[in-house]
Amino acid sequence: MAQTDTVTRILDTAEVLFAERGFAETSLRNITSKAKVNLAAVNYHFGSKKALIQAVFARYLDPFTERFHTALDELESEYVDRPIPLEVLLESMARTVLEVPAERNSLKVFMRLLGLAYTQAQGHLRRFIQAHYGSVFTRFAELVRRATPDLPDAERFWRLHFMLGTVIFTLSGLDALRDIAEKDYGEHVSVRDLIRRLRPVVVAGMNAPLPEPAKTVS
Amino acid sequence: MAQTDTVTRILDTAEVLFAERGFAETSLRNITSKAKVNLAAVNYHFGSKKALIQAVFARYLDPFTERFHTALDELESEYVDRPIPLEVLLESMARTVLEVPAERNSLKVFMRLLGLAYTQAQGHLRRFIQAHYGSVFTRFAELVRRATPDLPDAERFWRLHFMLGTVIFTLSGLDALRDIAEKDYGEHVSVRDLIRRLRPVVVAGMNAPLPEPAKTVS
DNA sequence: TGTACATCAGTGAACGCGCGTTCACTGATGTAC
DNA sequence: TGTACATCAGTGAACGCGCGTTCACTGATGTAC
Repeated sequence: MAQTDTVTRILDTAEVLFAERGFAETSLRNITSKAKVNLAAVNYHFGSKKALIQAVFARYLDPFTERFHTALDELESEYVDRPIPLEVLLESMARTVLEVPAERNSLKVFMRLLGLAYTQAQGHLRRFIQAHYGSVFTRFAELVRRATPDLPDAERFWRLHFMLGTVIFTLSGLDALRDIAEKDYGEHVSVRDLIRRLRPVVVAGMNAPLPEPAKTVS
Repeated sequence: MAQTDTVTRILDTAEVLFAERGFAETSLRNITSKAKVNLAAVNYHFGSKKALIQAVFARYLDPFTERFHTALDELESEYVDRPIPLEVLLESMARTVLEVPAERNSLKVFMRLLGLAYTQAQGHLRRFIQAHYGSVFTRFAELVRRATPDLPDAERFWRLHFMLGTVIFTLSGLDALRDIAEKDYGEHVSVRDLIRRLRPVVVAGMNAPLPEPAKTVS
């Protein structure tokens, strides 16, 4: 057991266990015993369970935001004075998402975590993510705005979240869905394959005709 | 405190608290103290916390499946020997979803629960739902199959789940999203309003062009 | 080169606490004869 | 009509358990003089 090895082992194990069972259902004892590390080491290195959860996110999100900013920089210098097409923006995001955790098989793990962050009580987590990584989302949303000039702002807001829901739900429930799909259609699906299937659906969803206006003011 | 009143109070309170904080984060003490009911009453009436969780779902899903079967019966007798259009199927489902909890404001609560059921460890819950309510989903999926004959089976399977993700994610994260939307666009959105916005997006997503075939076999 | 001290990763055991569950019990209502 | 018993909703207190956190401690390594 080398020096900072302990920190990495804790993060690796926590990441997997959190994704499998949620935050509340995963105890520090679960993590430390599976990581073959002393129970007190979590509080020694991270301070608290809450801080450990945030560290798990930071380890994924820090490189992601950095790369995504770079990718958007490149696109903006390529498309000077004209809007970047929606397909290109989505493609760039998908590529970044896929690149980051290439070394580990942690994309599904991370998506599950992201879903939990939205869904579960853990208000501190949503605030943490918003505070640290909100700016890259804002930048992306602004580029989407230019790519879809005919969409009313509120409509675009909702559609972006509809699509976020599709992606997070699908990738975070991946194992269960994959099992069913494989059993019923004898087809093995990879994450890349899923993203290939997602693309036309997301584009069509964003470009869908506007809803009929509300009948009455509620 | 009348006789079976206790059972109802427990269910009402548990439903709200589970949706707010998740299953593991909600203790029986939380529920019983808020419901002004004795702690032991949960185990007396339901047997265990697990059984209470399932009872919360059953109270919503039982009337839902009954009404949805009836609605599908009516559609099938109207569209004899020809497929029911996708829009009509979705419309029927949306109407049923909206009708069932009309007395309470529990649609968002229930969607949150459904999202948790998919996301959270609680394997027993997914199995319970599948076992008790899988048949109505199967029936619906078969009707969707007839409505979209050009879609390969696997593609339809994935798209249905993409759309399920959109709906569950949006309606279960409703409060947070609604806050942002209201702040940014000064617009109050009701659930009916959201469903109005969802409809064209879902239809367009289901009818999106097929994805380009995979480059290589992975 | 040698000694004293500081720093730091890691440890083992214990802390108090809130958890789900159990159990013996109460008191009201229904049923049998 | 009256008595004995059964049933049932609900109660209060305690059970053992696993939790996150704390704390005094160890032993290795680095630093000052």
